[in-house]
Amino acid sequence: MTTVISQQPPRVFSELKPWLQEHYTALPKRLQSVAVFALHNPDVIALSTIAVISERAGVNPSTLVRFSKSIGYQGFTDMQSVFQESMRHISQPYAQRINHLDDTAQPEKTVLHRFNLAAVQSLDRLEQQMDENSILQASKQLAEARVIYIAGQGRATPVTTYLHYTFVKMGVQAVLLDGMAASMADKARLIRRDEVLVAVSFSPYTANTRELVDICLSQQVPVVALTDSTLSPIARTDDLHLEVLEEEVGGIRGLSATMCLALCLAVETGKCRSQKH
Amino acid sequence: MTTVISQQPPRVFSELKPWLQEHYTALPKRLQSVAVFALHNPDVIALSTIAVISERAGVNPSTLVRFSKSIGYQGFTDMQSVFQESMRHISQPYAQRINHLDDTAQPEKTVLHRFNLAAVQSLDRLEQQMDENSILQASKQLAEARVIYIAGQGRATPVTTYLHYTFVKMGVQAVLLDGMAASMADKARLIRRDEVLVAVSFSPYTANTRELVDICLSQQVPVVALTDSTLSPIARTDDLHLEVLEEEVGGIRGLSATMCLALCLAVETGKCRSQKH
DNA sequence: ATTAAAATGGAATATTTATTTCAAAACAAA
DNA sequence: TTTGTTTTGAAATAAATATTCCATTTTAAT
Repeated sequence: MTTVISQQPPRVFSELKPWLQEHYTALPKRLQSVAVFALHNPDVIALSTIAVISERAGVNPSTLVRFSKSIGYQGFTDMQSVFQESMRHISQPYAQRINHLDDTAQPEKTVLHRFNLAAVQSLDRLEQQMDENSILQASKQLAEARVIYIAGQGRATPVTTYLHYTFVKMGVQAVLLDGMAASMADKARLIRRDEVLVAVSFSPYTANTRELVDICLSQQVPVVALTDSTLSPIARTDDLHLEVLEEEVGGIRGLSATMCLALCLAVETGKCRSQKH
Repeated sequence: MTTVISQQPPRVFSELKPWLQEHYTALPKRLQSVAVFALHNPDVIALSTIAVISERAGVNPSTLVRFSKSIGYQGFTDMQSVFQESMRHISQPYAQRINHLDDTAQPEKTVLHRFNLAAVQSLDRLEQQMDENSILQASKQLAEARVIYIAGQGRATPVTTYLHYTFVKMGVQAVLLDGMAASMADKARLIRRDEVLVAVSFSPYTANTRELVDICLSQQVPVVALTDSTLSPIARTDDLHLEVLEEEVGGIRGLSATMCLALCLAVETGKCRSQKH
C-alpha cells in the first residue's frame, strides 16, 4: 500500500509547492503526473470536479483521491479546499494591483521588472502591428515547401533553433543552416525551388545571412524573412517578410515577442500542412 | 409563481452585473438580498456549496435555487459555473482583457492573438512569482565562476543558445555543452569546482540534462537550474533553481517568459562581474 | 377584514460527486 | 522466468449536494 505522509500537510497554497517538491520523487509515476498537473493548473483543481480534473490530467479519478492521501490530506475534498482558499485571496485584486501599479511609477525598478515590461510592450506592439494575413501567407509558403531551411546568426540563433525544433516537432522537414560562413553559402546554393529559406536577422544585420538571402533569391528559391525592420537588407519587396521590433532596455533587446512570432509561424505552417494531407 | 426571465442569461461575469441591476427591482425581497450578496461576494458563490452560501447570505437554500432560476439560469449549478469561470482568469493578470475580448468575439481568435496572450500572461506570472533575490543569488554564483557551462536539450535549446550569446556579449566566458549524450557527460566531468553549470530543462524532462546535473553535484560543482517546475528532477534543494512556467495554448508552450528570465539572469551576472573588477 | 396571490422555509427526493474496494496489470527482486 | 509487491483502473458504495415539493407565512388588493 502507498505510504501516507505522517506530518500535517500544508493548509496554504504557498507551502504546498515546496511540500510537493519534497515528496515528489517518492511518488509513483501516475501520482507524479498529478503533482505536475496540479502545479500547472491550480485553478482547475480548485474549480472542477474529480471527474473533470481526472480527464484533463489523463488519470483515473481514484488516482486523484490516492494522490491527495499520499501527500497527507484526508481526501481529495480536503486538498481541494487548500486550492480554493488560494483563489479567494487572489480574487481581491484591487489592493494588490494598486500597490503593484504604484511602485511601477518609482524610478529604480528591478531588472526583472524592466525587462518584463519591455517584453510585454513588445508583444503588445507585435499584436497591434502584425497583420495576421502576412503570417498566413508566409505559413502557406512554408507549408508548400518540401524542406524548410533556416538561417540566422548572433541574436537570431535562438530563434532559428526554436523554429527548427518546433517544425520538427510538428512533422515538418526542416534543416538548420549553421557552421562556417563559406559552407553555409555552399549549402544555400543547393536549395531547390520547391524548398524555402527562412532567414532571421536583426540589426546590426550580419552580412552572412544577407548573402544567403541573395543566393536564394537569385536562384528563385522563395524566402521568408523574419526581421526587426522593413529597412533590413533581408526584407525585399519580392519576398515575404515579418517584422517584429523588441523594446530595448539600456541598449539591450530581448526576444520574447520574436519567439512568440516564431511560434505562430511554425504552428500556422503545421496547420496548413495538415490541411493539405 | 415567480416570473422567470425569458431572455438568455449572461455566460460571463462582466455582463452579469448589469443583468442583475436590470432585474433587481422586479425581484422579491429575499431574492434581492441574494443579488446584493452575490455581487459583494462573488468568490463565495463560486467556491462554496448551497448550504454554506445560504447560511452566509442569511437565506434558505431553496432561495438560492429560486434566485438562479429567476434571473434566467437553469438552476444554481448553472449560475455558479459563470461565477467560477470568472475566477479562473482572475488569478491571472489581464483578466479583464481576456473576459472582455472573450465576449466580443467568441469564435476562434487568431493564432497570433492566442499565443500573444499566453506570452503576456506568462510574463506577468513570472514577475509576480519570481523572487528577485533568487535571480541575484544565481547571478552571484555565475559571476564568481571562471567559466559558465550551459546545458539543455529540446525546447530548452533556444534558451541555452540565448544564454550563451548574451554571456559572451557581456564578456563572460561561457561554453555551450552540446553534441552526443556521451560526450556531453564527458565534458561535464571536466568541469571544476570554481566553474558552474547552468542547466535548462522543461517537462517532460530529458534524462540527459538530469544526468549532467547529477555529475556536477556529485563533484561539488555548483549548479544553477532553470526549469518550469520545482518538481523538475533538476531542481534540488541543494542548488539554485529558477522557475518559469509558460502558459500553454492547445498543448503548446512558448518561450517568451523564459527568454525574459534568461536575459535577466545574464544581465545581472554581467552586473555582478563588473562590480568585482 | 377577507381573500387571492406570491413568497418563503423545511423536508423529501433525485442527482451528482467523492470515496472505497477489489481484481488486473505493472513492476521489481530473486 | 517466477514470485511477491506495488500500482492502477473500473465498478460499487457512501456521502454530499442540488433540486423539487408542499405546507405555511407574508403580502397586496378589495
